[in-house]
Amino acid sequence: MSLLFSRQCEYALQAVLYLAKMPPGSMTSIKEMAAKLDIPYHYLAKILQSLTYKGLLRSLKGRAGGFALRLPVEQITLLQVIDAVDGSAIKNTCVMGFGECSEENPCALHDEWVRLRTGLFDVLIDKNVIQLAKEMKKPVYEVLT
Amino acid sequence: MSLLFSRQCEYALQAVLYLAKMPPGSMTSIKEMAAKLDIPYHYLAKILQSLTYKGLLRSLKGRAGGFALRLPVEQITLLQVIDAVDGSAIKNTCVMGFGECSEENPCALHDEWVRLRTGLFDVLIDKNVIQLAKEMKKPVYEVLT
DNA sequence: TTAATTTCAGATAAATTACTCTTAAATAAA
DNA sequence: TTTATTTAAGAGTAATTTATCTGAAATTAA
Repeated sequence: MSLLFSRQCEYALQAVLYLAKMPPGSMTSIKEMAAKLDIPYHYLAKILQSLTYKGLLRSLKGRAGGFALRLPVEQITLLQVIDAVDGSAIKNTCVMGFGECSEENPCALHDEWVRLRTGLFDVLIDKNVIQLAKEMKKPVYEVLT
Repeated sequence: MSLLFSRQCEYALQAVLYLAKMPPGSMTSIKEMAAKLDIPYHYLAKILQSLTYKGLLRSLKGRAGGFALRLPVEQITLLQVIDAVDGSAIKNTCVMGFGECSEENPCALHDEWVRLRTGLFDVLIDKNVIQLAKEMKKPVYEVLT
């Protein structure tokens, strides 16, 4: 089961952080990312296409083609990615599944969930992708020379 | 999209809290819960059957039959319900979807996610269902006279 | 110009999750 | 004992999500 984010969104987050670590101006291919991140090739292709369509990435066909972040890394947050893929559900969906859930009409976990979610969002918004990518110690993200 | 918990788990949580507010000893029918909580009847039936099989509820067939919590409300936590329905995925799954994710090999959101998850678990474990049910102001949970 | 590489686009397939239907079995009331 | 009500169980259907396949279009290098 995917958790908090859809599978598609998880892949998108991984890919965007991967691109964030690449030298600015360079293009990275689906092939490379699919291999490094262990994501099904064609599925990743769809996701990257969609992110391109939504303005987060730019793409180039042909020999030296691939994908890159549309904007400088300082201007991209993971929340933008989540928004683009999963929409705003995470921002206002009741964690217990009730249709309506608010301060006036809270579920048993409402207050706690709002508190925790807000903390997560602070990170998703305040830290740009390059900061996050740097904190991550995953070998697959090591920059190639 | 469901969020954090599967749909099935959300329904289970709603139903268990509903039962927690019922007078001890009384049985509540699927019919009543499905109507009050707006959950598909047969689907809820399956979920309650499963919770019964797993020892969280007891059931009684026939005229005055229905479901009730197997143990006193003081001894039931929502984490037990989550465990029974969604398993332990939430306890150790990486929020970014990486296969391996730990202190030594963390994803970009690892620390933040651990913090959030721990905070949530504190509530899910420390507060028993009757406390949670009482804090919840949802009209559907008002005890009938 | 030709060939190789890469994204683009659309259709399709597989897997998972959510939901429905039907019949049987148990229980209690009439 | 009969009938109404309720859970039990299994099969079946629908919807959604995830993943695959194929061929076209663009770009670059030879």
